[in-house]
Amino acid sequence: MDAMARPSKPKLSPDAIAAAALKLIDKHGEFTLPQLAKALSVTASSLYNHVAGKDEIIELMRGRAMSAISLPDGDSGDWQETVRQIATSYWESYSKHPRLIPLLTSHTVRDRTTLRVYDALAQTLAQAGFPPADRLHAITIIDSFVLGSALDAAAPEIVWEANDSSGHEFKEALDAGLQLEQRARLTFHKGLELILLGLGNIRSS
Amino acid sequence: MDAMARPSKPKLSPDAIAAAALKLIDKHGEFTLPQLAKALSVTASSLYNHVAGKDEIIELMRGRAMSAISLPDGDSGDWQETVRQIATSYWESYSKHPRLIPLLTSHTVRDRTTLRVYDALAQTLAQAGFPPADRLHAITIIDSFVLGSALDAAAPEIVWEANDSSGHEFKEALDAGLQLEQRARLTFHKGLELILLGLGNIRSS
DNA sequence: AGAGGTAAACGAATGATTTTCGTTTAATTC
DNA sequence: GAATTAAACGAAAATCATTCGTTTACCTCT
Repeated sequence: MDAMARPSKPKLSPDAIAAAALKLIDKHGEFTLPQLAKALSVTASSLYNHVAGKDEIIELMRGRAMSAISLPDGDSGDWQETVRQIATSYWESYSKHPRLIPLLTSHTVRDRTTLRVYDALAQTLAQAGFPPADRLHAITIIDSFVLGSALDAAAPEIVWEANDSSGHEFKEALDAGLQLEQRARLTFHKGLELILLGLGNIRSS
Repeated sequence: MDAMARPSKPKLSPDAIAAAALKLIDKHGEFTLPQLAKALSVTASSLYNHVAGKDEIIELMRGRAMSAISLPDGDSGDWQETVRQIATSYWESYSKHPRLIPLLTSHTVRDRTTLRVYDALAQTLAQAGFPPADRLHAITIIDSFVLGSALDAAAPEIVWEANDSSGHEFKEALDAGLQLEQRARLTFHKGLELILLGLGNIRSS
C-alpha cells in the first residue's frame, strides 16, 4: 500500500472532475490544477488520464451549465412564452454559477450541447414567422442580453459602489435597489419582457 | 554601453505600457509580462517601476476604453437620444477592443472614470422623470445589453458554426447574416432601439 | 560644482502553474 | 496465463508573475 498505482476503482472521471472544479469556481472564482487535484485527493498529473488539460475542464463546465437548460418539447403556440422559458432557463443556469461566466467568455466554444439552445430559439422564431435575417437578429439580441445580465450578476457589488464624485441621481437609484441577487433577477425579467415586446413589434412591421 | 542602467530618457510610462498591452490583446486576446516587455524592448522586471503589476495594467486598459466614451454635455431635451448616444459610444468603445472584455469581467473595477458613464445615464433618466428604482433597472438593462453585445462581437465566428446536428432553421438564419463585424453593429442598434422603445413604455405606465 | 537622493533600467532568483514523461500496478482480453 | 490497456504516481521542464539587489542617470540643494 505504498506507491499508489492503478486503484481497484478509478478515483476520477471527467464528470467528477468537472463537478469538483465547479465547486471550486463557486467558492473562489478560480481554480488551479493542484487545487483541483487536492480536492479530489489525487495528484495533478492524474487528471490528464481523463481530460486533455485545463481548457477541456472549462469546456466540461460549460457543458454542465448548458445541459441544465430545459427546452420546451413541442410548440406551445405562443412563441413569446416559449422564448421566455428558454431565455429564463438559460439565465438561471448561468446565474447559479455566476463566477463561471468570466472563465467562459475568454474561451472558444467547443461544447456540443450549446448549439441546442440556439437551435430551439431559431425553431421557435421560425414558426412564429420571423424571416431568417430577423431571426438571427432576435437570437443575437436575446443571447447578448442573457449573457450580459448573467455577467452583471457575477460582477461584485463594488462595481456599483458610487464614490464621492458621482452625482446624487445615481446614488439615489442605488439606494432604491434591493439586494444584489433579488435585483439581478428582477431586472432580468423586466428587460426580457421589454425585449419580447419589442420583438413582437418588429415582427408585425 | 554594456550594462543598461537608467537611460537618459525613460523608455516606459504607464500609458505606453497600457497601449502596448492593448495592442497585444487585440492581436492575441491575451498578454503576458514577458511578451509585453519584449514588445517594449525591455525586461519584464522594468515594468514594475511604472505599474504595480499585471492587475494594474488591466485596470489601465479599462480606463483607456472608458475614457474614450463621449458623454453629451447638456440636456438635449430628448432623453432617448441622449441615452442612445451614451450607449452607442459605450458599445463602440468596447467593440474596438472586443477581446479586452473577458479580461475585464474577471476583474474588480478600480477605475475612476467608469462611474462617469453610469452617472451620465442616471442624470439623463432622472431628468426624464424615471423614479429611482426604475432608473436602476434601466441602467442595468442598458449596461447588460451593451456588454453582452460587445462580448458577442468578441466571440469568434466559430460560436455560430452550426454543426450537422443543428436544425435548418438556425442554419438558414446564419446564411442570411452579413459579415461578423457588420452584423454585430446592426444587431446592436436594433436591440438598442427596441430597449429605448420599451423603456419609454415603462415610464408612461 | 559637488553631494545626496530618487528614478529607471537590468539580471538573478523564487514560487506557482500547466504540462509531459517514465514507472508501477490493477483490470481486462485473448 | 500472457499481453494490452487504464489509472495512479513522482519527477522534471517550460512559462509566468513577482521580488530583490545592483548599477547608473537625472534632479535638487547648498
